[in-house]
Parts: sequence; C-alpha cells; structure tokens
Amino acid sequence: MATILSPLTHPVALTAASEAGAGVTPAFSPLYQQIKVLILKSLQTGEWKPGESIPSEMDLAARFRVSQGTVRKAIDELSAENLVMRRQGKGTFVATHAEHHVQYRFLRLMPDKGDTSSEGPAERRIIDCKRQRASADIARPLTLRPGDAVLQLRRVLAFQGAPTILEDVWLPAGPFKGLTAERLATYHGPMYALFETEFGVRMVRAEEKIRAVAADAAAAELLEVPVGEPLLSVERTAFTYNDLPMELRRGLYRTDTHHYKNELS
Amino acid sequence: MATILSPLTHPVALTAASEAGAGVTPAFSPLYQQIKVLILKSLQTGEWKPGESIPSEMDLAARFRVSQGTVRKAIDELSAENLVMRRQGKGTFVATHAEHHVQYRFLRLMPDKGDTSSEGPAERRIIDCKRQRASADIARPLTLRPGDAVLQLRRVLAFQGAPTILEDVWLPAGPFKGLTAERLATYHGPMYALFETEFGVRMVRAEEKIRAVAADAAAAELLEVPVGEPLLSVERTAFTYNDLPMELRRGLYRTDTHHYKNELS
DNA sequence: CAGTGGTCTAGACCACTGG
DNA sequence: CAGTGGTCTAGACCACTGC
Repeated sequence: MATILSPLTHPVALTAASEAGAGVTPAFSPLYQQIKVLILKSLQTGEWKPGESIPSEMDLAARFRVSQGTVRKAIDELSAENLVMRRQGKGTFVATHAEHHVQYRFLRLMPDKGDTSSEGPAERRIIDCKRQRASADIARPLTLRPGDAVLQLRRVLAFQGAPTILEDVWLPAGPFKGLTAERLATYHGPMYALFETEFGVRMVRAEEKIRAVAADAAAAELLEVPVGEPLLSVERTAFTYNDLPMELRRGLYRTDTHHYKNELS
Repeated sequence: MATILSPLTHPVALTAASEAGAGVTPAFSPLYQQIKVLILKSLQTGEWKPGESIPSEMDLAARFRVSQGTVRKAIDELSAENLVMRRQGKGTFVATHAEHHVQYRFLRLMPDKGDTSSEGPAERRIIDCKRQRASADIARPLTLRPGDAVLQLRRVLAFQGAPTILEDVWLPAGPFKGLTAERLATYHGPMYALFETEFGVRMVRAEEKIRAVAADAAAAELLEVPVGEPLLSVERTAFTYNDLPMELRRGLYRTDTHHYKNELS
C-alpha cells in the first residue's frame, strides 16, 4: 500500500527477553510499546516540535512496518499522558504549554467564585533572578550535586490586584543558560511555554507535595498578609522526557480567596 | 459461536441523532459508548457486585451482539476510570475499596519518610456520630434541601500514636439508614468498604478543595497541636455512579510529619 | 489444558476538517 | 473532495491463570 520508509528504524518483535545475567524478569514488551518508545524518541530529539503535527497514523504504520491499529494504540497512550493531542480530521499534534486553552496546565489553584477565565490573566512580578550554587536541599530533587550552578527565580502572581502566589523556582543552569529576569519580564505567556521555545525543554509531568505553613516575615510582606497567616506550601518537581527533573518550585498560595482543586478516582 | 443471550438488551446503533427540539448537538454516540452505558447500568443495579467478576469479553460480546473488540474498548474505559479491574488470565472484576492493596484509595496523605505501608495501619477513634438536619452549607454539596436528615460523624485518625487527621463526615440519612458509631468502631477496614458491603453504596470518584487554615480550639485539642497551628483543610465530595454525591467530608490534616501528594500531567 | 485477557492484523466504513 | 483520526469487525495468535 504505502511505500516503505526509513528501513532502519523498524522494530524487531522480541517475544523472548534478554537472557543475560540472573534476569528473572520476563520483560516481554508488546509491539505497540516498542513503537511508543520510538515515537517518544522522535519527540525528545525534536524531530517534531511542540505545536507541530506528527506524521499520520498510516505514515507511521508504513515507517515502522506495522499495522495502523498498532500505531494507534501507541499514540493512544501518548495521548492519555498528554504528550500529544489528537484532532479528528486534522491530525496528531505535539502537546505544548503555549496554547491558550491549556495555559497553566499544572496550576491547580482556582478562585472560590467563578472560574479561571472569569478572573482574567495573572499579573506577574519578578522579584529576583540570580545564578548561584545549589544547596543539598535544592540539588537532590534536581539530581544535581550540591554546589552545581542553578538559576533561582522569585516572583509573585496576583489576580485582580491581589497578590496570591509567591514562588521560588530553581532551574539547572546548564539547560537554561542565558535566561534573565528581563527575558522573563518581557515574555507574555506561561513560563513553561518560554522554556519550550527558548530552551527546548518540555515539561511533561510533575509531582507536588502540599503542606500548610505559617507565613514568615518575607512571605507576609510580599503576599500582604499578617505574619503567621496559614498558607498553602506547594513543592513541585517538574520533569521533562525520561523522568528527568528540570525544575524545582516552591510556592506559597493564599487560600482565603482561592483553593487548590484536585480530582480523585 | 456463542449462543445469543438477553435478546432484549442489545443496543441499536444510532448514527442519526434525535432531531427533536432545537437540538444543534449531533449527539453521535459510538457503539462502544452505548455498550459502556449498558455495562455501567449492570454495575449500578448490582447485577455484579464489588469484588466479583463480570462475564468474559466473549460472553458480553455475544450478549450485546457486537464484536469482542467493541466490548473490549468499552471495558478499557471503565478500567481507566477504576470502575473495574482486569487481571490477565483470570477475568474482569468489579472494583472495590475492600482490597488490601487499594485501601485508602482516596487518601493522598503520605508520611514524609518511608511509605504508607511502613507506617502500619491507622488507629481510628470515633468521636461522635449523630443524626441531624442539614444546614445549607452541608445540604448543597450533597444536593439535599436544607433541613433534610443527615448523619454526621467525627473521628480522628492517628499514625503510630500521633493524631494526624480530624475528619467530619456527612452522609445522607436515607441510603445510610442504620449506620451507628458502634458499627463503625467494630468494623476493621476502610469506611468506603463498609459502605459497599452494608449499604450498597460504591464511591467511584471524588473532588477535593484544599486550603491552609489555623487550628481552632477544638481541632487543636484533638490533634494535639497549639491553637493557631497551620493545618491542611481538605473538603471532599465523593460521588457514586451517575455523579451522585453521597458524602461530604471535611478533614484537617497535620502536615508537620506528613504531606499531601499529587501527581500532575 | 481450557478459559481469560492482551496483542496484532487487514480491511471496511464513518465523522470531521480543510481546500 | 482527499486526507485525517475514529469505529467496528473477524480472525489469528500470545501470555497468563488455575485446574
């Protein structure tokens, strides 16, 4: 049907696992999982960039020498993980943080009344942006060594004039070389969108640890609350492909007018 | 192949939508979605009970007069929503809160060190259990009218001797008629498991709103912290089938030794 | 070994998008 | 209208479980 493309990239079905070592793991991997890994690699290497479309299912099926159904199942999983987005009749697109309707994809803070859209865009104020050496505390979640160079950024987000979020962000200095307070201030759009376009770093997944803490003097001033006021502490580690941590973020949220929303199933 | 069962329950493929009214919605529903609804109905009515296996894919395919692949896709979605659980070689089982390895499925509080299992089971202390009339605050999330009868339950959960969670639970009195403090105290296992077995109410999904608050006198005493201590306020609405709210729960969590864990993607 | 869920294929047709 | 993703089928075979 379709002509054969990229003869070197097609997978070999392996029913038998590697038998090296004392491996007790069967390690059977179905074809569609292997295809998924191959597509993932192309996403990682930037063969298809955020926002762009990837080849059609038929094209990929031809390229990998498998049926359309198998490619489909691979893409199903990538779609479920929000790595790609399908649009019927148009194609499959690499997910991005830059689209308007998925902005602040990782932000779970909602206004108590109305929804995010009724609130308008957040006003952002950069407090600080400096290069420094990572303490052990910061280095570990980023899988760096203490003393490695990191960028630290502090900012306040306000909604309708009310300062609501105080965030400290730590980034490994290497991948984010050249990031400045100025660039951040002049950029309109989510921070993760800037990371994509300027540094080629796609945040794919994140983990958050949430606690209740009392506002210290610095936080109290910036968030305009009394010292000791309870605040939501949100510590986020964000990962790019391959579970590689690329950002550590410590946020303090005011929850007198907003709440953190979570869905369980 | 298989003989035809339940001739009355097979769906009619409807490509054309209902055209009544000013309906602008195409309302096209694929076959597998219709099958999913039918399976859902059987789950709801209790044709298959929590923990039991449902008929095999082949049997369901015969019953609904569709191919195995179509049934499979319907079950795929139910499985993704945690309504059923598949086990290769064994069958598909109705999900339950009673299994050991999925206990406390909705509890996101984790110890800072170690994991949930290293901590051992929670010690539970029932403070109070009474029948009363719902205030507007309580009635609305449960879609009751103010003044309707509800059961209120207050309890403390402790981990390794340290009181950590103070919870107030409100339940509609109707479906939970007969629930007593004594029954709760003598039951060993998750509360939601008791709801399943004794009252036939399966919690399927929940929403949580999280805030930071200061401990009041009552909470401070029960959780053994100073008055004013920041606590995590977790307000949960839990739903059974059909998005019917069946429980309102307001928890106060100590987060000095534990944290609320969330995964974003 | 039979029965279950899980994978894979090939082909047909449908719904949606854009030129 | 051609091209895309979405649905559905029928049949083959594989991996896993328990008897």
